[in-house]
Amino acid sequence: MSDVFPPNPTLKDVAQQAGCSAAVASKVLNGSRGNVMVGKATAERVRAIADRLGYRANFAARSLVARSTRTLGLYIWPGQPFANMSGSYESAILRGVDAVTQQAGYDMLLLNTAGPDPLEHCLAKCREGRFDGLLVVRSPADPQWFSQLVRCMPRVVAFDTTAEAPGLDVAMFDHRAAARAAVEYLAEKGHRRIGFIGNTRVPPDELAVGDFAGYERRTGFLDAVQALGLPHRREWIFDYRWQREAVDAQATDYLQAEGAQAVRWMESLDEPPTALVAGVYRSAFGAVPQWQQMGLAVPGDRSLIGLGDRDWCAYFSPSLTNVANPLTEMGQWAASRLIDRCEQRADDAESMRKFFSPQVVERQSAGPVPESQ
Amino acid sequence: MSDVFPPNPTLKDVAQQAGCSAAVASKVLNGSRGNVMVGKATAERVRAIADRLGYRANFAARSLVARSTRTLGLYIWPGQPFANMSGSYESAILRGVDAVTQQAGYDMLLLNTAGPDPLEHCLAKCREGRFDGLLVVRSPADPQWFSQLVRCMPRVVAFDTTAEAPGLDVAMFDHRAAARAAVEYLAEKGHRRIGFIGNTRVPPDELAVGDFAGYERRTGFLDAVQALGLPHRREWIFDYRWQREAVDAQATDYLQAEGAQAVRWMESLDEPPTALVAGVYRSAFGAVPQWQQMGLAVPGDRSLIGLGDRDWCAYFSPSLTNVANPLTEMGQWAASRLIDRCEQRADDAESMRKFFSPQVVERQSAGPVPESQ
DNA sequence: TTGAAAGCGGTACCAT
DNA sequence: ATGGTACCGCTTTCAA
Repeated sequence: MSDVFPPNPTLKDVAQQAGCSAAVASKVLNGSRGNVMVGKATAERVRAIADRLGYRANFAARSLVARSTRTLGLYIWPGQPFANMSGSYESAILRGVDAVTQQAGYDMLLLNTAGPDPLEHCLAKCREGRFDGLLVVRSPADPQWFSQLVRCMPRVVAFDTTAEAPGLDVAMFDHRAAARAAVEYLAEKGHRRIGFIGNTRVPPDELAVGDFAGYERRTGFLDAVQALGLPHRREWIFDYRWQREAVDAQATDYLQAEGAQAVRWMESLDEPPTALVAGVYRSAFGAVPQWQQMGLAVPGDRSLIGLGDRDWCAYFSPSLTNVANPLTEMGQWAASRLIDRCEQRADDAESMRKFFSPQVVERQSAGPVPESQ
Repeated sequence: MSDVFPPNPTLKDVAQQAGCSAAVASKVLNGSRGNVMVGKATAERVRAIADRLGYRANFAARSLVARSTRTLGLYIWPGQPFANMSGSYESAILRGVDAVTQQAGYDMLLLNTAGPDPLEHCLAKCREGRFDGLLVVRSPADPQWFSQLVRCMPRVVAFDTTAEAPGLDVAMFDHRAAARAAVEYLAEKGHRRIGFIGNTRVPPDELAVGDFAGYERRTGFLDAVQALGLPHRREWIFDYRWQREAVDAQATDYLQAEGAQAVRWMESLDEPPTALVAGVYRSAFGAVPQWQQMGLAVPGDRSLIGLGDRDWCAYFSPSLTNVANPLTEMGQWAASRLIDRCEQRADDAESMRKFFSPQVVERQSAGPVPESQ
């Protein structure tokens, strides 16, 4: 390889120059735990030499014998639309992960997810022993996979999956609570006719299987409507059933298109809802302009609250009232839980599932119900 | 460690069960290049066993002897405000890096940047031999450091630094071109009185040293104003000199506050500019509302164009016209250049510096000059 | 075509 | 307090 450059010095080099054995140098420089005692003078000498040479323990050699890497793997399953190392969702989680790993002196390895079989690829990487624990973001739906996974990599924390496996911890969104909070917020503002923008990718009856999050959100919505004694009509839930226009489900602006479609549908009803809950906040980017185009003001004539949130929703006009999941906090929890287990502060065998409560971020897209209604 | 779990099988395990030597198994499973020939039957047998056991070569052992890791390091210098693994700037670059590394089958290691001396920490990590090449984002100002760096890690690609060192490649923003493009855009819209929101963190005379990007942008602005024969007044460049109110330079909304301040300053002049170039696009979030609060419409009465861009600037109201740097494209270039060098497709000794042209993203914050002016 | 052995750069144990 | 030695899991060379 780079033989033209002076190679980094090895422990042997340092020991030789310091006139001592490798074991001694190892003790002084790398704090190895063998029962070796070192004299003060020798230690000084070794340290001085090492400093001059710029010695640093080779990582591969050290982790080969230590069987520990002080590194966490991060796997972002590429099977979902938008799944992406640099997406805003991943970024928010990473922010929390990063803060904790930095603090604990861990590094992060971003797993390559290319190739024909990304899930198998991940298992393979786990068997290479490059990291002590794995974070799984954008969990694949297949619970089987997690069972396989924990067999190669016993320390895993995943996000938002129903899968269970020994040694698998999960940070869960509380989708139902988020939807409930949204409905309650609108009801407090006086709205009674409240609709929901669902998911047109999956037929309603397959929702629980194909889109767990979507199912939970819709269920939470229905629960809240019922609990509050609000009126309900099937058509107020925009989903697969009412879809009239085809949209490319893989397109970047899919949710935006869906939002606009939903608004057109609702406004075609004889009693349109005065407020909508957007199952995914991004629908707002389609829904709000569609209303405005129809001469309806937001807020004023219509209100909208979205599930999920990003900082820049504040810049939209009107700024978007959303129910935010504490992504960063979840990232923190996931990382510290993983590190605790790597350092045996937590029992490896027992699995944890923690729910994180969403919170309403009050901005301007949801206002009081219009007088005339 | 995790001795309760069945440890991953080693090459020896496979060889033993297959009834052959490790050398043979290594050849079959890991394609080692030693001059070992293997019979078809043996190969089959080995492969079958390996498959059944879920064998995968231990990474540490392999890279210890191979002296190669197929991994790139990513170092985000934490010395700048906003520098952050999950910031939108870093994300955009990462998007490009990721695409290329995935394609080439490389992994990425995010370097921990904590500790009292992050720069030294990075050098240390480079000496550990954990990655074959290093990407430096948010380059520190100190050119000395890069000289040290290339001595531990001969393959480095950095972003936007004036530093030079053997083996250091740099992806450069063309700040001057960006500022020029901004001025030209406004001039084409008929504006003649054009101002600039500079940087109040650094006194103008120390700008070249303390804030290279800011210096270049201001210089580009001045060049363009002169080249186009536009009028110019010192007060139209808002910077350190005209700052009246103290702002916390470390605060998240620093640039926003600066933008609002700049507008108050400009509008207090007897001949305020009709359009401003925001040295950093984020200033718009302070500048535009300040104008609106003063009863001035944007666009209409005032126009603004920012340097730098993010997707969600489209959601601001009015949507922001900016000059965008091709961050993702730069990330791609950086990664492929680095990988080329790791795989000896590019000469390690020669350094490259590539400039990337910015491009105007036309949206709505910059309009024609008002009639009355 | 194959096996045995040396060595990559460390750590740990056992003598001394 | 220190040096020698075996070994972590893999690759490579050399001898058979």
